[in-house]
Amino acid sequence: MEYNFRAIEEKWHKRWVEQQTYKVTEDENKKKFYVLNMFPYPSGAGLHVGHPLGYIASDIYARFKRQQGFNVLNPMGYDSYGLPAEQYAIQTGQHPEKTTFQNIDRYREQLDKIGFCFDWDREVRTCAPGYYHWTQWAFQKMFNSFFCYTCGKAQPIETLIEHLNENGTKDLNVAQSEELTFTAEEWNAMSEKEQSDVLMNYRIAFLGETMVNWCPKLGTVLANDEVVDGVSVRGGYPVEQKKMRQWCLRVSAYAQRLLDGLETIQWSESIKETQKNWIGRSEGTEIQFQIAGTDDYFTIFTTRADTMFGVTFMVLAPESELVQKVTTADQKAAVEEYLNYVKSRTERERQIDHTVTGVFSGSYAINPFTGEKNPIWISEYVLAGYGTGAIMAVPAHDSRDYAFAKHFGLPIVPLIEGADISEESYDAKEGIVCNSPAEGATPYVNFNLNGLTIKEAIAATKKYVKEHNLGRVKVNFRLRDAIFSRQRYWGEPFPVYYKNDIPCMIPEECLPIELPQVENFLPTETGEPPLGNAQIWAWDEVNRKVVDKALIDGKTVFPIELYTMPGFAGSSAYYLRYMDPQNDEALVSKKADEYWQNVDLYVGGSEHATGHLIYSRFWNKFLFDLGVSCKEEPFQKLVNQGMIQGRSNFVYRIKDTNTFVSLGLKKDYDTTPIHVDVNIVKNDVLDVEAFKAWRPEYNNAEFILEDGKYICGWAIEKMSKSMFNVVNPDMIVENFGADTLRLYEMFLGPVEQSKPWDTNGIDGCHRFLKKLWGLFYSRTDEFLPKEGSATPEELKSLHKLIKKVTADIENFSYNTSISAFMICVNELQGLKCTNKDVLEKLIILLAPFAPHMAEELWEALGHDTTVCDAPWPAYNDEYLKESTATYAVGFNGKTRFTIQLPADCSKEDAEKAALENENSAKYLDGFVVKKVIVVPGKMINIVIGK
RNA sequence: GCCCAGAUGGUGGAAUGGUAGACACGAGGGACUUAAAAUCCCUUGAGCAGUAAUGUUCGUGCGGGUUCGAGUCCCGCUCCGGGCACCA
Repeated sequence: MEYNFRAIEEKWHKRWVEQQTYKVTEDENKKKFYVLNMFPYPSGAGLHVGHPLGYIASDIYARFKRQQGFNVLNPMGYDSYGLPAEQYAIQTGQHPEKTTFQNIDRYREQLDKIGFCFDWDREVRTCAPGYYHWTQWAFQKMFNSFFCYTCGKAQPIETLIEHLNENGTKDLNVAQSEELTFTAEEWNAMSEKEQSDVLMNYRIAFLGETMVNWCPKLGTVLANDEVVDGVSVRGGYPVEQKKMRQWCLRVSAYAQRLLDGLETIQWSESIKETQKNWIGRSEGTEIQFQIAGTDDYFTIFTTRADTMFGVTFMVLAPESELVQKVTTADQKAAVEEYLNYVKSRTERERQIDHTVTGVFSGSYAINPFTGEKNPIWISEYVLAGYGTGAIMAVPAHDSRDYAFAKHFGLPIVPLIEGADISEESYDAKEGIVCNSPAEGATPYVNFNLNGLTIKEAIAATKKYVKEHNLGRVKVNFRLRDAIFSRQRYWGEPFPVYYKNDIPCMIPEECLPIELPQVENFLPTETGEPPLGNAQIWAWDEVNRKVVDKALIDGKTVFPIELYTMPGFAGSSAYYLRYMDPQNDEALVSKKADEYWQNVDLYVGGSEHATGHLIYSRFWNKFLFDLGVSCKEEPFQKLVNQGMIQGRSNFVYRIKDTNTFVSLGLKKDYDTTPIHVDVNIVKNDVLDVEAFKAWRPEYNNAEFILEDGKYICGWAIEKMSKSMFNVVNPDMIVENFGADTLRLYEMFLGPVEQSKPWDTNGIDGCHRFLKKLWGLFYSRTDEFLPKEGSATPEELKSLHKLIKKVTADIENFSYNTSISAFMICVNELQGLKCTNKDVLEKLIILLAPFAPHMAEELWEALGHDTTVCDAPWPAYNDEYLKESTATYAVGFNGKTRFTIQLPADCSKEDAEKAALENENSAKYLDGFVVKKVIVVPGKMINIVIGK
């Protein structure tokens, strides 16, 4: 009987739905295992073969765990709010709601063909009100919380208010936008509006007036991870810096916990490293400098406190508030001119062009260690947004300060023994400190660092600074707060209304507030949010509902926030929602959360390292502080599947003709390579007729062939429509079946590695399945498996496979387990194995990889249960024991011949057998044996010498 | 500039410090067939010697080192990919 994959796969898809094979419920008697894929944006292009890679890998793991007896949660859903979905709608001129639902249907159809064990009853969509209810809810919780550094976690805002009522900002150790100082009396005297503004300084979700990434083309602000090299990740449009009032999340408050948490999770080194870089912890010292001739001080941040004696000038960021203060009358014109120059430069220019520029302010700062007066300069190389926006410049040991000093002819004082600073600065943190001033040389202190290592000198200086009240030890982070509002339509509305300009939360029990329908949802270049077009968009406080904005009276009816939330809002806690997706009382019930805990295995792309994977860790830590999530880290183990690249094919047109020359002959002609659709090329041989039919202009194309074939060139490129190298999984399923697709995607190479898709190799996997089928059905439809006892060879082959596959799945080495399957099936075929027990075990092992075929054959073996619940077999080492072992016999490390010895041969016997073997004689002739090394079962190396 | 990961046949890729190239594709040869498809068998890292069996040398980006023995460990480079980046 032929392997009819179409009939088999159709049959089992239906059966799985009917029998709810993949439905999962909390079961206290079973250990849980939570497998999760990053849910997709349903974009318009549909899935290509790269998308299912991670889903297949995790599906295999999920099925494997289920067969091992775990209660496995493996859900799927759609990240359907946000920029990508909306951009697609705009491009196709349709309403995003319509395109989103269409795209979801298309995705579902494609996913269903591949045979995943998703529990679709748990599907979530971020754009569904029942879902974003909890996104809005979490936002309100963040609004009503602040972060307390003393207890290291989020606290209700009431606790802070109490503190302010009693103590003002005294002894306040909390995360804040800027350091405010006021007394309890001052606080209590503030108006409601003033208090609201002050509290914004502390809330975890807050309105902040900050520099944001504004993208006019997309008509919205963007978070830092959504901007790369000054352009938007989505669409590649220019981004400018603009001061705007936006909702922000105080992610920076969690910087240390986000960093510490990395040590507790099993993620790849490279992702952890990326997150560490992004968080950018830097431990240093803040030191106060007095502005000469005044009583004013300003603070700088340095990681090199040891270089206090090498400071020769100070630099302020042009945006620093100090600039006005330190600019003297005679420098005013020059400073103004410089500030105008800085303003004229775009963010992108500043990033690329590092020419030294700057201006002297006219003022001096007093070095608190030496009493020296150092000129204060203004330069754009100092960033306003990091540290204090002011630095002490040590040109000898910082390359930027060095370049600046050289350019403006400022002095350079070296502080490290033997450091050559004639050509460049010595930036390394290695060496012995010298050149501390002699005792009594400064009017201030006797403080000498000479002879210390840099590390010791930093510690000594910190200690000194602390003891003498010159500043404080400070940890800075590069991680910025996340801009949380977007001037777009397709996103979660904020559950916020404005009462006399004070933002108020819509009562929790009135959530969700649903996205209103609007005619015109297009973004605007000026930033007016599309929700401004919604007529029914005002909050009636009395009747507690959304009403027509014509009713706004400023007393009981108020305008609702027009911004929407960004894409990452919905994707930050979706893993919790899968645990309890229909709950309308809570994001997740205590019971469900305590059962499923957190995600054991998370599979997805590494491109989310500084976006989703930071935000969701932050979000979950917040929910953990609230007691909603019982685990601090959401994703225990993370596997990043590699990107599937495209393999493009080319034809070579001879210039100015319609004649195409085959790859091997093209060197004789002047040709232009042209991308050709990979679907009309097989094994790099062009289907000439299909090519002619492909495009009208190739209708009468002519070809110069080699060996009667047209051979195409190829290249590895990104998989994209414009390169004509997109391979669609539906097509593979249609031609080879889902099981073949699943096997081949895994066989391509290690899951975590990026690799090109090349349909050419797929025959091998398809052949393997046909061969395996052939172990069950003869060509004459006879069902082959028979009762009886298995031969030792059959058992050995099988148990070798069990051992290999069990280990490989745990390591995600699916490619080598499939190789092992191929070897085993070849061996069993060679042994003409018909033993039912052996074949049945083989099917159980196959089930995670090729579930359709496994179910079909499992049923044929007489089972009326699903193979998904067939217990994973254990291997028996007894069967794997060899009676003889092949020893490679080498002399001085080079293998010369092999001998067969009993498997349990002792080292001594092996050594004797090797030395006495007739082949050894010619190598031993004239030499003496110095040493013999025996690796049991493998190798005997005889070291000889004169 | 700093940090991370990687480099193995024509291709994708295997190798707890122990016979490098498993497995698969492609290619070449053969069987079956009127033919094709499908299926099956053999060869396939490079070089040299030999009619042949076979023997032998060289081979895991480059240069050193440790070791009886290195793709694997150590030191120094080159190249490719990724992250951070006037972050003081």
